[in-house]
Amino acid sequence: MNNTTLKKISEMLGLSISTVSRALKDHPDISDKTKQRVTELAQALDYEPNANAINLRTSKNNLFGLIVPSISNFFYDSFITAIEEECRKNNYSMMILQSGDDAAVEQENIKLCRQNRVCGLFACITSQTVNLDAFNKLGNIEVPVVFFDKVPDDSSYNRVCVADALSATIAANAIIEKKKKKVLALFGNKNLSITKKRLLAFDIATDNKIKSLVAYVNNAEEAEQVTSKLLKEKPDTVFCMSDEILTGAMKAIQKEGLKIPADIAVIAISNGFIPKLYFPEITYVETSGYKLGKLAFSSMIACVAGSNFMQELTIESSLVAGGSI
Amino acid sequence: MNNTTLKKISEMLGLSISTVSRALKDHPDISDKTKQRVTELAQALDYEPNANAINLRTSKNNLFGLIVPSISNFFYDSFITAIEEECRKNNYSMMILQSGDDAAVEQENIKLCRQNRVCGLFACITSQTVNLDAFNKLGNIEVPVVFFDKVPDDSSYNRVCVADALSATIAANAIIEKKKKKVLALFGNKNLSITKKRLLAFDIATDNKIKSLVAYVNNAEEAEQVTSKLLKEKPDTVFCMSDEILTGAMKAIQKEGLKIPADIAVIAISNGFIPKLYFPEITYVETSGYKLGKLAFSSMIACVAGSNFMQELTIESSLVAGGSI
DNA sequence: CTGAAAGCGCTAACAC
DNA sequence: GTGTTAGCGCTTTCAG
Repeated sequence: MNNTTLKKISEMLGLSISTVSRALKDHPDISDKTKQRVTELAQALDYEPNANAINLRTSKNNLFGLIVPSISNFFYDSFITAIEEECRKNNYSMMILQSGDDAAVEQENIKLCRQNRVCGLFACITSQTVNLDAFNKLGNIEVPVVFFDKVPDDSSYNRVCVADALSATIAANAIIEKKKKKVLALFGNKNLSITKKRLLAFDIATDNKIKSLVAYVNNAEEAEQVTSKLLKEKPDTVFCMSDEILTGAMKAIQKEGLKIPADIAVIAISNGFIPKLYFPEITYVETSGYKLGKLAFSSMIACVAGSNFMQELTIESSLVAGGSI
Repeated sequence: MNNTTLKKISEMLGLSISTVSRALKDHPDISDKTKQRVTELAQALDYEPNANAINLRTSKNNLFGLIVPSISNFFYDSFITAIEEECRKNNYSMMILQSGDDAAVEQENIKLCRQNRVCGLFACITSQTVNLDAFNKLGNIEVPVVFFDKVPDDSSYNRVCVADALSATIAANAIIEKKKKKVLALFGNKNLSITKKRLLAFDIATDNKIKSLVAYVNNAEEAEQVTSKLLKEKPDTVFCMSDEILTGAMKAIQKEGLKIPADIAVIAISNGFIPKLYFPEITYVETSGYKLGKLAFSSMIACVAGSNFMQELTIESSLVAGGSI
């Protein structure tokens, strides 16, 4: 680890450190001859500025933290991709951390972000997160936090979400339009605000029009088990609140040997990848992680620029027709 | 951004900075009373050490860089997860960067790693990467580079890979064992070394024992089309070299309404996620990104500890039985 | 045009 | 036990 430093260059050239620093920045004060000498040697010695020193000195590091339950997820994948594109464009770096949906790890991650003095944090909270103190503390030192997807209920936070209620309503209406009578509706963890919102909207839209069997599941396996069991009640449609749930439900349906859409219709809220894996493709209400990422970034930039205005932003969803309903 | 510093704490307590620093580290020299006063105030002021300052001062930052074409990939996903677990366990941080399979972005990423003074780099090169200078420069300043999955041909680098030939052989043998007679074998782009290795091994293992229809496809869509077409030739088995190909083939099979394994058997080389989406689950030869990650990490740790011994490491593959053959 | 000097926050000898 | 001091590598006044 013998990195080239400004000092080294300055000594070799008989210049002061500050002159070298300026030359490398193409500062107007410095003569062209000096600039050339400096840049040439820097090149030769393969100089790269020490980011730690710069960050320390300038006390800004253009680093965002990003905490997500898992990067192995189609939705978060595309969210991260969007953020990353914007970061590169705007000269920011990003520290990606996974919570594993574990509140303790989430705390660790927040600490890491603080220690690295991130200038902003994108956070998708775990399903058990109840204490938001650690996030609040970031706010206290003027580090903006933009929550996405799984967000706190409290409206005193910046939040960007997919249109939870709307997407559930769209799905419900699609089911109603097809004159379905009995839907098995699979939702995620009932503590999550995302679940509550989707459920409420779904209930309102289907009320008095469709009989619905509602079930809460925590993962794909539970979705499969529950679906297997409730298929016995002969629903004519299965609605899945998320991709993960969809994968579980589909397995149960395949196991039962049911034909889609003849024997049973399927509709989901999804990012789009999973529904296209099957034949016929599953009809879904699109909630784009990519679009959400772009939205989150612009919200973050506004915060960094000084906006103290807390808001909840939402991306629109729309129905993507497959052949499953 | 008004972070608490040692200086601030020391001033409030009428102590020197170094005493505060020691107290916070539970240094034996410091009296219990002082320690208590310091830790209490630090707690109250929500002190978090500035990682930049520490890194600068100690010139070690326990940071690894990780460059991957895309994190939206089952294989790399699990690779990253493995590295992340080990990092957390061993008190390292990680900077995840995506090259988008673009050599220019790869160069940018390497530069970023250098500026942040990573103490090691995990790299999966792009398919166009031909100039390895930037990687070599890291080696020059004693920053170890561990290549994974897509690695340079040159044996003077540290490399960890999946066992391409072996996994194809295992799949072929599984097909032979089931007394299959005619296999539709789907491979990826024929220019990729991974394709060549798998094809060669598959050919050798099936030679004279099974009739095989070999097809090369570049993506899931092509896999679907080709499968649809070649299903007419009545193969009794479909072999897929990768997850992406498997998704295409499965769509064609579902479209045709074929029962697995009664009408047709399916076997793939995979990381495991996609095969478990179907019922029955697809039998696959596992090439685990997770295991590869663990291997890469241990290789990295050896390098960091001072090993100069370059080597190519390979993870074993094994058959994971589903119900598809 | 160039240099000297201070300081970002922290650690680690070296004193007393 | 505690304080003083000297940097880590860099930016940025302020002088000349």
